[in-house]
Amino acid sequence: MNSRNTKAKSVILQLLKEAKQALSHDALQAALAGSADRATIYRVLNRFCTEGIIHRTVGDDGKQYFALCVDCQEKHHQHNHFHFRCFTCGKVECLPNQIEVNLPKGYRTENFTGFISGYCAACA
Amino acid sequence: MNSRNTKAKSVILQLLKEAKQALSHDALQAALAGSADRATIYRVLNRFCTEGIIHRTVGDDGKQYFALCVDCQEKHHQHNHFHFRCFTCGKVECLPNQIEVNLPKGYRTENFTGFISGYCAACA
DNA sequence: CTTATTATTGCAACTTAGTCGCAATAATAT
DNA sequence: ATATTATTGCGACTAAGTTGCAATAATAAG
Ligand SMILES: [Mn+2]
Ligand SMILES: [Mn+2]
Ligand SMILES: [Zn+2]
Ligand SMILES: [Zn+2]
Repeated sequence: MNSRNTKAKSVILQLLKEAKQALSHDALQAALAGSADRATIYRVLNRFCTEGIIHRTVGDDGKQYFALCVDCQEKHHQHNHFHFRCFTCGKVECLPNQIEVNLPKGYRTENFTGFISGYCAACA
Repeated sequence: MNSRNTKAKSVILQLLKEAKQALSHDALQAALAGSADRATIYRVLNRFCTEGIIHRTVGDDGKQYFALCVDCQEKHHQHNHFHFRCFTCGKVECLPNQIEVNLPKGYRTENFTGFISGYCAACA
C-alpha cells in the first residue's frame, strides 16, 4: 500500500499544472482557499519533490518555490536551470537554458539553485 | 555626521576578512561570543550590504550568507558568481567564475543568486 | 575639554516560513 | 464489510529575520 489519491494531492497537482510557473506555499494555500491545511500543503509538496514529479527552488526572498518537472526523465533529473522572479507581478518562472558551472577539482554537486529577480518584460 | 566606527562593525568586518568565505549570521554570532547583540549583527550586515562592502547570497538552506566584495569597484558591482556550500564542513565559498544567463527579451536583472551545495574536495 | 547631536546598540516583541507529534480520517487491499 | 495504514488537521514548536523604543556612545561643534 503505497501512495494514495487524496483531494489535497490532486488539487495541488492540478494547480501546479495550470500555473505553468513555480508557486510558493502561500500562493497555493490562497488558491486552495481553506480546502487543505497549511501543514498538509507542505507535506504534499515535500512528497511530490521526493517522488520527483515537482522540483523545489529557494528564492532570494528565502521562500521555497515549486514547479512541475518538464524535461525530466523518470531516472535522470535535469534541474540546472535558473528561475526568474518579477518584483512587480510576482511570478516565478523556470528559464529554459541549462547552466554549466565549473566547480573546483573534486567538488561534487548535490543541489543546484539559480535564481534571478528583477522585472519581467510585461512589468519593465 | 555619517557612518561611525563602532566595536561591532569593526569586529564583524574583521571576521569577514579573516574568513575568506561567506558567513552566516549565526556563524558570526558564535564568533562574536556575546560581544554584540543578535539584532545588531543583522543591522551591521545589512548596512555593509547597502554600503557595498559586502554582498549577500541566499542559500538553498534558506539562510543568508555574507562575504566581502573582492572584484568589485566602488560603482560597478559584479556578483554574478555561484556560491558553494559543503554539507559536511559547512563552508560557503564564492566561486571565481562569473556566470552569464540568457534572459528572455525585455527582462531586467536586479539580483543574481547562484548556489550549489554538495561536498567539497576535502570532504568528498 | 565640555556639550550637543544623532548613529548605533540592546532588548523585547513580532513576523514569516517551515517542521513535527499525535490523534482522527479516509483510501485502498483483503 | 473490515482491517491496514497513508494522509490529514490541529496545535505547538523552531529558526531566521525585522522593528520599535529607550539607552548608549561616536563624532562634531563650541
Ligand atoms: Mn525536474
Ligand atoms: Mn561584491
Ligand atoms: Zn512581472
Ligand atoms: Zn567540505
